[in-house]
Amino acid sequence: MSQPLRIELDRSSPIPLYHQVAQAIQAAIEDGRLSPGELLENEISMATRLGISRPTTRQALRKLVDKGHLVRRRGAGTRVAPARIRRPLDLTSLFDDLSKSGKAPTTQVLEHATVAAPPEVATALDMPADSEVVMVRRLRLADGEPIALMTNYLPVGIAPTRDELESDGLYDCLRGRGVKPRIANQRIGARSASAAEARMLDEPPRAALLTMERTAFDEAGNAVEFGQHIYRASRYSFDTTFFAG
Amino acid sequence: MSQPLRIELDRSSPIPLYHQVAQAIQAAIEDGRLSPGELLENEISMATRLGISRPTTRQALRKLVDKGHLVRRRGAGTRVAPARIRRPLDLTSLFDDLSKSGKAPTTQVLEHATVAAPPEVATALDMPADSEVVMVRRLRLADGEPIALMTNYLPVGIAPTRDELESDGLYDCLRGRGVKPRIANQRIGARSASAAEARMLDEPPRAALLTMERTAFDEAGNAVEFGQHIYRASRYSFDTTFFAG
DNA sequence: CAGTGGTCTAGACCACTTA
DNA sequence: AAGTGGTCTAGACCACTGA
Repeated sequence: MSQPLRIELDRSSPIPLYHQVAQAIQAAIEDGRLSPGELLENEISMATRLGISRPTTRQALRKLVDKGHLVRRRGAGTRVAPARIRRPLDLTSLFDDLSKSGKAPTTQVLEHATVAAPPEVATALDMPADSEVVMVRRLRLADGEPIALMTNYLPVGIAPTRDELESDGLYDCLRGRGVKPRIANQRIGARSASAAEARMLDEPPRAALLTMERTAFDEAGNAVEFGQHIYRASRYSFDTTFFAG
Repeated sequence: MSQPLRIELDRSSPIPLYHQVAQAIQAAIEDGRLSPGELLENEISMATRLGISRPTTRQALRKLVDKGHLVRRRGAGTRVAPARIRRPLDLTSLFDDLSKSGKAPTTQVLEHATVAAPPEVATALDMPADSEVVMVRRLRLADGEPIALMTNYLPVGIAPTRDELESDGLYDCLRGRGVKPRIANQRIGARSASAAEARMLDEPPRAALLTMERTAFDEAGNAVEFGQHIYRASRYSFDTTFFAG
C-alpha cells in the first residue's frame, strides 16, 4: 500500500455511501492509481478515516470483490485483483465491443416492421401466440466491413424506431426509453453459412459462422428482447468471464 | 406466500447462519416448495422467526438475489424469480452439462505428457517461457458419440493423472486436489474443421466447429488451467446467463 | 398510510494469515 | 502474537410500493 487513497464523500448525495466508496476505488484501479496486486488499507482503518461505519465500508469492498476488482483474504488483507481476472462488460453489446476496440460501428436497418410473433418468439418473450411484436433486421458493420446479421423481436411498447437504431446500439436505445435489461440468457453455437448469408457477410460459401440466440429480461423478469444473430467467425468472437459461486 | 418456510438452523455448525438460510431457501425453490413468482415472508418476520438478526437474514437473501433466484423490490417484497432467469452453472463444465441432460459422458485420454510450455500457453498461465506444464488431450463423447476435442495445459503441481481424467471431468479432478477455480476468461469462436479434426469428430469435411479458449484462475488469481477446445457445432452449444450491474 | 426493502451505525467475537 | 477479514447482533431512519 503506497498511501491511503483520497476519497471524497458527499453525505447529502442520494448516491449511497458504499457506492461512492466503491466507485472511487474502482476509478483508482482503472486509471492506475492502484496497481494489480497492490495491498489496500484495511477496512477498519478505511472506515475510521472516511468517517463511515465498518459495515458500510465492507459493503463497498464486497461490491468490488463481486465485480472481480479486488481479492480479499482473511488475515492477509485486500489486494487489487490481477488485471487478467477482471470482469468485462456484463451484458454483451456488439456496439460497445466494437467501439472499445477502436472500430467505427455502423448499422444498416434492413427491415423494421410490426408482425405477429412466430411461435418460437412468443415462447421466448413469454407472450400469447400471435401477439404483435416489432421485428428488426440489421446488418452491423465495423470500419465499413460487415460483421453480423441481427434479427430482433421486441414488445411493441418499447421498440426503438428505425432512425434510433441507425445511430445507436439496441441496448442504448432501450436505456433511452427507460428499459433496463438486467438478465440475458444466451445460446452460442456455430453453423455453415447459407449462400445468401455468405453473400451478405462477404464470406466464402459455407463459411463457419458464429450464432447467438438471446432473450433479455428486466429486473422484474419481463422479457425485453429476443434476438437471433449470426457473426462472421473470421472477424468476431465472444469474450466472457465466469465467476464460480 | 403460502406459509412460512420451515428452516432448521444449527448454531454449532461451522457453516455460517446466512449460508444455512440461503441453502434452505434455494433448496425449496429447486424442489418446488417455492414456485416462481411466489411472495416470500418479509425479512424482518423471517429474522425474528428464525431467531437471527435482520442483517444476517439480508445477507442470505442478497446471496440468492445475486444468484438470480430471488427478485426484491422495495415496498413490494421478495419473490421467487421466474424460472427462465435462473443462472445456470457458473463455470461451464462439459461433463456436468452432459450429465444433466441425461447423456453418459465418457473420455478418451489421447495424450498426457509433461512438456515445455509453448509461448502462448506460458503467457496465458502467467509463467516464465519454457516452464514445464502438463499437456492433456482428450476426446469427449456422449452416449458413445464424439462431442469435443480438448487440449489443456496445467501447472505440474496440480495436474490430474491419466486415470483420474478417464473417469471424471477436469474440474472434478482439480477439486479433488483442493484446487478451486473461481474465475475463467473464455473466448468462444467458430471455424471450419480440418480434415483430421473432421475425421476424429465424425463430421463432414470443413464442417463448422465451435471453438473455446479458456484460462481459469483460483481466488488468489493464480492460473489453474489453460485450454483450447473444439466442439461439434451440430451437437453442442454454449448456454450462458449474464447479469447486468 | 401501512408495509416493504435499502441504507447506515457501533459495537462484539471469531478464524485465519503472517511473522 | 498481532493484524486481518468473516460473521453476527440490535437497533435506527429513509424511500418506495400498493391498497
